[in-house]
Amino acid sequence: MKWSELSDNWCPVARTLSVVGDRWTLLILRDCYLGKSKFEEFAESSGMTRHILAERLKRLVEEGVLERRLYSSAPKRYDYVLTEKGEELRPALKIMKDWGKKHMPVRREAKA
Amino acid sequence: MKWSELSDNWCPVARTLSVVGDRWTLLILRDCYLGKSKFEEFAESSGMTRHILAERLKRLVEEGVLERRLYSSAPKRYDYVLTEKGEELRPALKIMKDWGKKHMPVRREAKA
DNA sequence: GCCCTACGTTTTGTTTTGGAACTTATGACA
DNA sequence: TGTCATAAGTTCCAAAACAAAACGTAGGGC
Repeated sequence: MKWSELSDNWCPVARTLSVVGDRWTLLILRDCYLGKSKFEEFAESSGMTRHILAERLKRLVEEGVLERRLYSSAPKRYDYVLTEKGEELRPALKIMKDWGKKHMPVRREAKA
Repeated sequence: MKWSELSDNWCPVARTLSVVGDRWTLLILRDCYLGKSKFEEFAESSGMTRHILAERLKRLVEEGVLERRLYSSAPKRYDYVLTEKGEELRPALKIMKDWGKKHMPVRREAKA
């Protein structure tokens, strides 16, 4: 089964995953919850490539999880802010954070 | 940044995602919470290929999220059951389920 | 003019995934 | 005894996704 086919799955978990079901997308959300909103901030913080970042942001905007916002008109600059829909996933990330703290201790030196 | 490098990230969310941060892994967990435990059950329910399923199960066992259990000695058959560590992610899936119900209505006929 | 910032896009090569057939060990049936 | 069914994987190849790094664009500051 492919990525895209998941969006019409009978299971609501699967449909959710069709939007946020990958590592990078969830890291973007994490950054949003930490107050980040800019392309460069996401790129640096998460360590993902700009290629993938651009694609995921586009998808999150299409799905109404983030909103693309003009924050400077000359030169034109856009950033990304959470919608109410996006805010409602925050508790899921909170659980993952607590789980990581409890069950996934850092073994070597952190990088990013 | 690569998959594997995430496991030593400074961020506990990232470390959690290094284990469960992909679509298929989370669908396996969903099935576990629904009471499934067998290879064939996961394969049929989620629609993922057996190839990927085998790999993800192996990883979940290595990480202590699932336990591989001999449930028949002749012929030898193993299934997979949640550990306490695995149980503790259940609330995150619950949030995704509710979010999917609210924000991701089914548009076409469901398949699996 | 020339370098800097910041949001992307393009390109090229590697890695991961999808799909489908195959394997192994045993039980059930005739 | 042979044949079929079951269940947990493994193997193979082509297709899709990804990583890394350079490039594009539209201004601003000096």
